Amino acid sequence: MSKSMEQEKADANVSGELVFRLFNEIGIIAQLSTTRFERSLPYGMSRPQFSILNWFCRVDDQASPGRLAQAMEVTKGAITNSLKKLEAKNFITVSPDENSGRQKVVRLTPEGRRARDEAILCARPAFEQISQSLPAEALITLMPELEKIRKV
Amino acid sequence: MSKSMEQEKADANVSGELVFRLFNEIGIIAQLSTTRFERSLPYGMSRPQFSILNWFCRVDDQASPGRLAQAMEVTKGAITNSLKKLEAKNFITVSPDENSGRQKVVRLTPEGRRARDEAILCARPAFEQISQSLPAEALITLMPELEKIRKV
DNA sequence: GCTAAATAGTTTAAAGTTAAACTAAATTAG
DNA sequence: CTAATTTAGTTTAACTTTAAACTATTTAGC
Repeated sequence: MSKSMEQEKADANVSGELVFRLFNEIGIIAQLSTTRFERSLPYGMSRPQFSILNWFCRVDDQASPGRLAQAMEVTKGAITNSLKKLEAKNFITVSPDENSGRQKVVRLTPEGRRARDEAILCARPAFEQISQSLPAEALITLMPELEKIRKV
Repeated sequence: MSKSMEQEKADANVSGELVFRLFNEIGIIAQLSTTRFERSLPYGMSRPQFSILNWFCRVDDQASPGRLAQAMEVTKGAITNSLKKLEAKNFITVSPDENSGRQKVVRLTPEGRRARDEAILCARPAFEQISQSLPAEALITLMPELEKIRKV
């Protein structure tokens, strides 16, 4: 084995270790932030439920369950579950798709939009507390990197 | 309200929104990376189980369940659960603490150490694939930022 | 010393997730 | 046009996590 190949392998090992630590760190942050965030949400809303309402406000005003599953990057089963909860709270409506017998159309209700706005207000203090301890520029540099990681 | 106060509030709003997007991104990455990582692990090991074995190899060769819970930043109940699984696989031993009737001492077994090393080998390809698509320096700058976030 | 409070771990219930099996509808091939 | 395949959603089982209740032990206060 040549020197450069050995070096390459060592680099890969170091890199692999780094990537693991990165994901470990991300996992812990996700766990902690999710539980703290959910505690601040109104109506017993969960993070996934909020994410769905937020998606409707930010991306499109209607979607099929499958499209939501892709957007949230969770399984279809998870979406079925979340949609049931949201429908029970009257935050969304689920109706059959006129153009396709096997698809459904999910839409935000006015209550759903209000609940989302309220959720943002409720969660703001927690987030602001964090953003005070973190330089905004750090966040701005972080985001694109994380998006890149997610896409990989 | 003075101009500067309005500005401050606007900044806070923008920041709050940014922090939310950050955590959302982190949540999705954590979910995706955990499921992919676990699929590559041997012995039906889960990410938390691996993390515990890895902690023993990197930090200390013995610990109480409570110390592990703090280190992993999960509840005591979660640790109780993980330790049972690891003990059933003979990767750790759990014994009463001689100095304290209510604490326990958890130790890595030789099999546990081997399983951890093997897990790293199994997961390496997945991590290397990712680290090839990501510049190593990016990871190195990312890590301290994430640690800071976790501590907040 | 003895009682009260704090601490360590376990257990239970409620949630949420994945993966896989399943139903029903739409496409594609032949 | 019919049969096979693919696609959309739901359901189920297995698992993990948190939060809270509970047991047992240790430490503090008086």
